[in-house]
Amino acid sequence: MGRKIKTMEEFASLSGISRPTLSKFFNDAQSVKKSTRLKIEQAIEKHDYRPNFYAMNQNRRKTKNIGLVVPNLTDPFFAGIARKLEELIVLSGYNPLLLSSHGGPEQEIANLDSLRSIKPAGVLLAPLGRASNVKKLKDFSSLVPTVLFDANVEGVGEAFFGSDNHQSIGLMVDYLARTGQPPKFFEMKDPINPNAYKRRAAYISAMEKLGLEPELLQIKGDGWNFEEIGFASGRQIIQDSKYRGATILCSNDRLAIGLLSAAYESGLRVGHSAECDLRVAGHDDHPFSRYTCPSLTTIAQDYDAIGERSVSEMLKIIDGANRIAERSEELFEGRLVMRSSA
Amino acid sequence: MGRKIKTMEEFASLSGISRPTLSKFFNDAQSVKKSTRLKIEQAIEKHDYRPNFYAMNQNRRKTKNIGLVVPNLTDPFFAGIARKLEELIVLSGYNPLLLSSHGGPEQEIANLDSLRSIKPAGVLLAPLGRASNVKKLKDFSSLVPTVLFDANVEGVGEAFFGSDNHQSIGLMVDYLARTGQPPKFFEMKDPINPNAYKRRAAYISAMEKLGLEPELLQIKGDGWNFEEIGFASGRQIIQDSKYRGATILCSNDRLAIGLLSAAYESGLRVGHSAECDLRVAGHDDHPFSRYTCPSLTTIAQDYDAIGERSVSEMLKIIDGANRIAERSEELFEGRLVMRSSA
DNA sequence: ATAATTTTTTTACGCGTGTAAATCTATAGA
DNA sequence: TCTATAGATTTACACGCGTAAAAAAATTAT
Repeated sequence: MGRKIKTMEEFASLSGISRPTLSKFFNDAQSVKKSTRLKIEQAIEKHDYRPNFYAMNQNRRKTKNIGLVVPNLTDPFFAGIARKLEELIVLSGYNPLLLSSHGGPEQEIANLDSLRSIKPAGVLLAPLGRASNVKKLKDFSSLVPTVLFDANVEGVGEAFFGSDNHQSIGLMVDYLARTGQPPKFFEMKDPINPNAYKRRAAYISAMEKLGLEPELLQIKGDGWNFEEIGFASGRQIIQDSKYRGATILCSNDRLAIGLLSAAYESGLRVGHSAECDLRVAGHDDHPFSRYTCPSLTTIAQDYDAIGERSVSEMLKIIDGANRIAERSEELFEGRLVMRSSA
Repeated sequence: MGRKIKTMEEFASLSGISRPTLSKFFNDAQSVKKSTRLKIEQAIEKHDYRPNFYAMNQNRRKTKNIGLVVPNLTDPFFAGIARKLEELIVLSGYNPLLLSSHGGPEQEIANLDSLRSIKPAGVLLAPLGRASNVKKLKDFSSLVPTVLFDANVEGVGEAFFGSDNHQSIGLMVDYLARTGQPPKFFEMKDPINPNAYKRRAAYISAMEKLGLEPELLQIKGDGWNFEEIGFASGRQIIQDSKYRGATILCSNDRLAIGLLSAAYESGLRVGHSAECDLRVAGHDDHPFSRYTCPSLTTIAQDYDAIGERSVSEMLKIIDGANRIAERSEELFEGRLVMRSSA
């Protein structure tokens, strides 16, 4: 093959297709007739041509870029979700742009800011929650089609998809109460994540429904280093002999991972068998929870469903001009994963 | 404030600065006189103007984008490095673009491909290693300034920065041999990562230097689910009574995490005290290794140094036109992190 | 104050594509 | 075979900024 093709004009004459038709094709391959599409695809293959990304997006009404913002990529849980979403976005013919807020509200806003200059067709956002700058999130979502997932922030975005904490925590409380001591709830006193508040409320209501007395173990700690927080506070709590034989339900797996580590160091046996000193359960089915000691009983969120729904809703918003439609919300059920710890 | 400013032309007349000067400023703020810079910055603040990203990059000689490709973002180890690098890139006034290869060579090439259309000033690449399509990596790095980190691939890129596996494994072997049974080496038979091969060689040479017989426990397994591979194979190995009292050095922490989990399930006591059945050590100081049961003795790579060196070399290459210079390589020493497992 | 130098302004063109409108052509249904 | 129509082509302009060259202005050195 000779030299590289630089412009669509060149490619047009070499492929025998007019430039406006090519332009149409690159915007949406399905918008041209099948025979034309095949000819173009052959020519692309043959000449290895790609339109100039910058020139292409400069005057497009809508780019093919979709922003994807997660609170913290260092958390393998979010890394996994991000991967799933990226995949779905690519399959839909869009170009994902992954950004992490690194646990900080300034970074979250900075991410949205830098996305704005990319003029994305839409943004999938898992907000930090309590720490978020809600006003700026609102401003942003009024300019760019935004779908929230994982954590809800009232009034932000055109849709929210997440887990039904009420159902999942209810399920777990029920399971734990049936199989041994009813659980105490291990959580941070001032959680960052809105789900944490919902889980607390869900725990209390689930316990009351069973006629049991809820008990909250509220630990202090700031930031995102949940394992460390769970470890440090867990060590203190565990040493109190009144928790011998207790069942502890952690607000999320990362706290549980820290707690399990503390229990191990203290020589406590964790598990569901009779001779154990403690039962521990978590929530989220963190990728490592299979390998904790003992393996962690937890709740798996239905992230396939959440991801697919988020992306499909995003596409619907992008396609249709129906930005007046009501804000849609849907919660998906969690699944009990019984392992050794409880 | 009135309506939004859309073009640099408008902004020029409102700010009293000519458009070419503004253009120069947005390319490099330091290239205009200080008094002008201040005036422009005030006007930006006042009018909230930002140049159009696409129009801006279309004709620039060099964009301010730097690609950042890691093998697998789901691995918190790489997520941490990526975060560090992103930070350094932003501090240098560049715009990082994070992509994960998800463990697959096709995705790795796809990532470089999509980066090419962004015309990045340079790319920081942690290659997959053995699985990589070396020819395509070479092709890419001849078109775009490329710096490799973490894993080396001969002849690709203009520099490589990573860890000195020889030093770090030597250090660990030495430590283990001094404090108990000399280690056996637990690794995958056909590792994906080039570092794994270097660690194997380093282990053998370190043992021989001490006059000890190296012993390789080569387990089979494909893909990136190292914890599972370490767990499954670890369980089999551990049951063999000839490993009672042994010391096992794992090629990386994720294998060790799986192995520790298997040991726990088998009821083996892992640790450095006399009554333990097994000592286990890892390599990489994985974020989770602090919370394994017991906490994992390992090697911390100097990723601050590797990151800083990689970025500064990248900038040097971008600035200087000295693309003829020799391929530079530098290895950084690892640090022994003594915890409970060995 | 004058000359030398740096910085800014003026002017003008180019980049590679999107898109609109009018015209032409291929396809399908009767 | 004719016609209605979807789809392709021709033509032409727009987008917002990069950049080059020459002239003007501001700063620094002498």
